[in-house]
Amino acid sequence: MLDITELSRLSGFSASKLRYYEEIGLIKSIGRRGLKRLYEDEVKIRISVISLAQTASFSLNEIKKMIGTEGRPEFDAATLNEKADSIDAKINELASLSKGLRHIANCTAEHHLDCPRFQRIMRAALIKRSKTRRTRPDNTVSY
Amino acid sequence: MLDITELSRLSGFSASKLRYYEEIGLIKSIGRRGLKRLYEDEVKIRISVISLAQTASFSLNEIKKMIGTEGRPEFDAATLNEKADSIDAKINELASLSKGLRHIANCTAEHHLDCPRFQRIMRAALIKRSKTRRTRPDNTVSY
DNA sequence: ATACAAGTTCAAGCCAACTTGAGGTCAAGA
DNA sequence: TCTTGACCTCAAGTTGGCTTGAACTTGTAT
Repeated sequence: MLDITELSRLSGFSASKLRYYEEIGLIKSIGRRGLKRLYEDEVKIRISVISLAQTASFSLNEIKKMIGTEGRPEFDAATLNEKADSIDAKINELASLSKGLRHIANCTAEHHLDCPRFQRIMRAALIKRSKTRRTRPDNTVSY
Repeated sequence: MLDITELSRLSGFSASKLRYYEEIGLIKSIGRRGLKRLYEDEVKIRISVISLAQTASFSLNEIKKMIGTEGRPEFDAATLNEKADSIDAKINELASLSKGLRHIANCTAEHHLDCPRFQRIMRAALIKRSKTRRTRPDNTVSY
């Protein structure tokens, strides 16, 4: 059993954020001591997942659909695999961006946006993107 | 020379978004035909970079610092390498999350948050995170 | 019994990143 | 020349994800 302060310290999430997550049904407290919320240990793994999923740019709504408050999945295997695919695509883009940044860190060109090697790296990332996605979401570039 | 509609079509960014980016100095138009903005081809590579950097969760402000309007870097090599490092750390987390999602897609356990294998994967991701980061940012979990 | 620290609620506020809407302007074709 | 439609500006609105503040309630320590 944890109170909100302990959970906050352990998770690095502010107490207000934890209350907010509870309010929107992402986590739940198992009871109260007086007014004070009490949390089960299980909530820690939920918070880990939430944290990771946010890193992967899932909205709180999507996360809720994935892990639900009751621990029931709302996504079928196909949907989960699709999410995993889109994460993998993102990983590839990030790898390119990282490579690009490391390049311009060492590149002697005045204007790194003009550096042909940098441009090649960026283009490569976008080519992958257009290959791996079916439809064109808002943020997509494909020349 | 592109007008905003062409650029919008090519980039997948709405015209209003392009105008907004120009307003905050992320891109620039090279002139006007009457009222209508005209863009150089160079702007396409800028948009590519913006798009990728957003995928990596950089704010528009950070992106602006990185690529500036005038094509001048505002970041030094060390900072750029640090950014690249943090992207690489994120890549590791995403890989874990993807693995976790693929696992629960095929996992027969009722409540996947209770699945020991899933928990192990999530914990591994968090361990990596706490190892790769110096300070504890808001979103960080480390049990 | 009383005080206090640590929690609580609820409404309002805040920031980033856009979008929307109302009303204006211009270049090109009929 | 006149219309049309694509673009323009500028202010205001929207959404997601929290934080903040004011006023309230408790279990524990004195």
